[in-house]
Amino acid sequence: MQVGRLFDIVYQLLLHGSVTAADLAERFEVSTRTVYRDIEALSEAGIPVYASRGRNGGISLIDRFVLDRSLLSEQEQDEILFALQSVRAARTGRDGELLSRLSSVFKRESPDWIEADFTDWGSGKEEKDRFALLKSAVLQRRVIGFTYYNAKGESRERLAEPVKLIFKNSWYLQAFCLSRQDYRTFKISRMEQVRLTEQSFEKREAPLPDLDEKGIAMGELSLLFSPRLAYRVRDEFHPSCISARPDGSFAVTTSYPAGDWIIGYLLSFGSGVTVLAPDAIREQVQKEAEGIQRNYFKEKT
DNA sequence: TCGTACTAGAGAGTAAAGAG
DNA sequence: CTCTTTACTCTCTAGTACGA
Repeated sequence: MQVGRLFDIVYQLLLHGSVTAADLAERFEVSTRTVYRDIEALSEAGIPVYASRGRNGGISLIDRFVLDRSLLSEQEQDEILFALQSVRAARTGRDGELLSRLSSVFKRESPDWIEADFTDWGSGKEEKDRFALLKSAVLQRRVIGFTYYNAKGESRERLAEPVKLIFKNSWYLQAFCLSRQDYRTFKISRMEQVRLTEQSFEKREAPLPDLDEKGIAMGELSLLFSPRLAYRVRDEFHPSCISARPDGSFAVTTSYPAGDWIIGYLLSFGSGVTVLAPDAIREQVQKEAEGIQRNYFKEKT
C-alpha cells in the first residue's frame, strides 16, 4: 500500500469534495477495489471518510474535519497562505503547487490579492539561475565563489559563506566574506560568475548584523524638480515629502542613505532637478555635470 | 497487494392511475 | 385536460467474494 497514494486520495477529496471510487481508480491507475482498501486504511487511521451510494454518490470527507483538527487558527492559516503567495512571487520553485495544496487542506481561497515581481524589468533566465543557485547555497550551507563589482566598477574575486537573501528595493546577499573575515552585504546584480564550491560551512557564532542597524549614515536631501518630472516625483517620493509650488515645480525634502549611488541617481533626472541642500551633494553633482560638459563639448571649444 | 466479477443500495426517469 | 401520486425500471456507485 502506497502511503503517497493515501495522501493524494485525501488531497483529492479535499479538493473536489466528493469523488467516486472509479474516478480515484482511474486517476491512480489502480482498481476500484484497491481504492476501497485505501479508503478502509484511511478510515482505520482516523480520517473521517464516508461514502454514499447511488447517482451523485461518492466518497467524501466529513466537512471541515481538517480545519477542526488543525492547531492553526484561521488567521494563522491566512498568514501561511499569504507568506507562500509572497514567496511564489520570487518564482523560484514549486511554491505554486504547495500553495494550491495548502489552500485545499485549509479549505480556504488562496489569498490572491497581491502580485509582486521582485525581478528587474528585462531580467532573464541568467538572473533566475543565479538566484536559484544562491538559494541552494544558503540552504545547503555551501561556500560560493564569485566576482564582485563595487560601486566604482572595480572587480574582485570573492569567497563567501552565504547566509541570507534580502530584498530591499533590490536583491542583496548577506554573507560572511572569507577574505575580509567579516559579514558583508553584496548586491546580487553586481555578482558575476557565481559558483558553488565543494566547501561547506557551519553557522558562525557571531550574530548577523542587522541591515537597519549597520550604521548606514542618513542625510537630509532638499531638491527642486521641474514640472515635466511630475510623474517621477510622484512615483519615487512619498507624498508627505513633496510640496507643489505655484509655478508647477516640486520641492522635495527627504532622507537618504549615504553613498556614491546618490549622485548617479540625481543625474538620472538630467537637468530636471536642482539640489538645494546639502552643499556637499550639490558640489558633487556640479562636478559630475562639468565632467559631462567637458566630454561632450571639448571638440567644439 | 491487486484485479475481476458480482451484489446491493440509492436516486433519477418514466409510465400509469387517480383526483380535481 | 392538467396535476399529483405511486410503482416500476434503469443507471450509477459502493461494497464483497474469490482468486492470482
